[in-house]
Amino acid sequence: MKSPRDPSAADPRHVRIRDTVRAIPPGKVASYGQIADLAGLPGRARMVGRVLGLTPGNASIPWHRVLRASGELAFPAYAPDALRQSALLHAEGVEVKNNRVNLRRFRWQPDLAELLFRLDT
DNA sequence: CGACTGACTCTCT
DNA sequence: CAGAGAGCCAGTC
Repeated sequence: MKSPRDPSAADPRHVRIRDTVRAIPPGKVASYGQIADLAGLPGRARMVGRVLGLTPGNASIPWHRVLRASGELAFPAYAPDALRQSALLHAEGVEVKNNRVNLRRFRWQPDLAELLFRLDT
C-alpha cells in the first residue's frame, strides 16, 4: 500500500536499475554508466548512484559491485562506505588496490544471451 | 522557473 | 596518471 505521493518506489526506471545491478555475478564489477546503459537508460549514470543510495543497506542488492568508469570506488578512500565496499569485494575475490579495481580483470561483460538470461528469471 | 547538488563520465592538459 | 573543466540528468529548494 504505497501512497501516490511516493513515486520513487514504483518508478520503473529504478526497478530496471536495481534488477540490472542484481544481474552482476559475484566476483565481477560494473560501472555506473554501464549499468545505466544495460538498464536502457544511457546518460543516467548519476541516477544509478542515486538509486543505490536510496536503497536500504539491508536490501538484497550487490551495490558494492558498482564502481566509477575509472575503476575507482565512488567513495573517498578510507571512508566507512569505501571500507565496507572493498571488504565485500575482497570477500568474493575482487582485488581492491588504492581504492580501485582493475577493470581489465574484473569487469562484467555479459553477451546478449547472458544478459537476457540474468534479467529474466 | 532558475540555481545548486551529486554513489558520474569524457576530454584535454 | 593526476587535475581541471564541461556536459549531463534527476532531485531538491
